[in-house]
Amino acid sequence: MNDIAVAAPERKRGFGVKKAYDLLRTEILDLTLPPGSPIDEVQLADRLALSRTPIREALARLAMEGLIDTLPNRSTMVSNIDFLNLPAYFDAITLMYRVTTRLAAQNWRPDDLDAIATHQSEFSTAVANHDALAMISTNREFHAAIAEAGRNPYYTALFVRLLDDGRRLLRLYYQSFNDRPPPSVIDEHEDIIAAITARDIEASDRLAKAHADQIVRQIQKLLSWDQRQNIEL
Amino acid sequence: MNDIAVAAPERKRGFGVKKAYDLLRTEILDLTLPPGSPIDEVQLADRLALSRTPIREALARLAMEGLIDTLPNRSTMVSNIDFLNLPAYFDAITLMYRVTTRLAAQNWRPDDLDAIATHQSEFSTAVANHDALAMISTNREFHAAIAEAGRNPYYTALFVRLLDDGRRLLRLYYQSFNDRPPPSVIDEHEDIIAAITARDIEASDRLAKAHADQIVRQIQKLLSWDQRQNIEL
DNA sequence: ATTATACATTTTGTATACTGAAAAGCCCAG
DNA sequence: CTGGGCTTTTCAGTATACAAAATGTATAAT
Repeated sequence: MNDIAVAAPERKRGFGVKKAYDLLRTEILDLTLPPGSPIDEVQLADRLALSRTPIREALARLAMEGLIDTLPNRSTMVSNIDFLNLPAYFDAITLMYRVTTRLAAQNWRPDDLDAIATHQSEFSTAVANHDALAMISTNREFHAAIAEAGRNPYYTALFVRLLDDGRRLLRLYYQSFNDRPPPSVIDEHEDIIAAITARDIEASDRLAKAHADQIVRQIQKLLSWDQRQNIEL
Repeated sequence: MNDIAVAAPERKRGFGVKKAYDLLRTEILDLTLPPGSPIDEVQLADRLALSRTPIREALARLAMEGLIDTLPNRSTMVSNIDFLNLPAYFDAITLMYRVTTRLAAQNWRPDDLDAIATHQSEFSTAVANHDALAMISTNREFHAAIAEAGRNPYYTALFVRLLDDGRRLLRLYYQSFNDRPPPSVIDEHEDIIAAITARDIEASDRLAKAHADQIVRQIQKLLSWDQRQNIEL
């Protein structure tokens, strides 16, 4: 049916689902596929030069993650950002910042500190380059590495999920600074690293909370700006 | 093709995946399928009188939940209970007990109290009947209802997941009391309800923590008993 | 006897084909 | 026009068919 799409002859077995899953996931989180976009299985299938079967398995996974909504027997679409539950989101992510950072201070092993430091330097680079997308992903990796060091997979899973869900919001955050976040962010990261390294649990907690609060406040400010339109009455 | 498999003529379309998913999920959590059991797609397919396609979609979902592990191009099996991470589990579930109960005290609406009360009375009935399985599920519903009243879907999702993961452990807990949990459990539930109703956040937190601690301590006691064998040296 | 290699079997991943449910189009009566 | 019932079309859900891994087995070579 489709003589085009010849490009990829390398057909390694077992990577179809992953390919579809990864692609869709990043496109959804990057807002390339905005919330509400319908997802056409057939179209996707020939875009990826796959059949519908692996696509559907990928969609099943995404549905479990809540990234897509699927109406029975009818179309499936990218799920909406739940702006009504933003307070819940902020509450949860703040708690996860705190808990994971605390636990990191308590449970880290030498390897963890290396990983954290690496991600922090990548983050600095991204900031230096004013590359918002890179900032978001390196920031995520930075905090994910801290969570890993805390060694509680349940917290890590929730935290990572929140960070990913928040990618759509975080983009707003960085845009608000014109892709130049306040230098304080880097310092805050450094302070957190220091507190973790010193195994100072209380300080880690406090700094993590401050860090979270800073981000949350900024986003709230943004959103409230958006909401307040000066309408003449 | 297949003249046998007559049993289920009611072939409502769109319920195949759900059927497979629900069945596997409960069997895994009930330990009917013990950790490590291999899962044979073909066998499952004819057991449910379905083709492999819906089975595989169900498996994809379960894999996302971490209930099954799947090696690429190799067999898939029921994932193990991660006994190494039991401390992490206890830590997380205790925190979720606290947070959800706090939030419930803060955010409940009249409907919520009804739901909670209903589940509590169902739980009492289960206790009266010495029905461990019913206790586990009604207890889950009770705490899930509290979490719902807290209105933070992120916490609720994690908490419910922890409670479900813990079904395998909770069975141990109730068995330890010979399916007659200490009457204190019911009283603790009642106290929690009272604190929530009174919108007493601090008390809710304290009681939830005490409740969690009680369960955790009991399970820890059980596990340590198991480990200590009196070997003569 | 042990290892290596070829063949067969099992099983997973993917493609294609079929079916039915719901939306969209259509027709005609009011 | 307009809205209720009918037909058509479309697409989600399922079944089946096929292909590539991986594993097991038997036989040959050392």
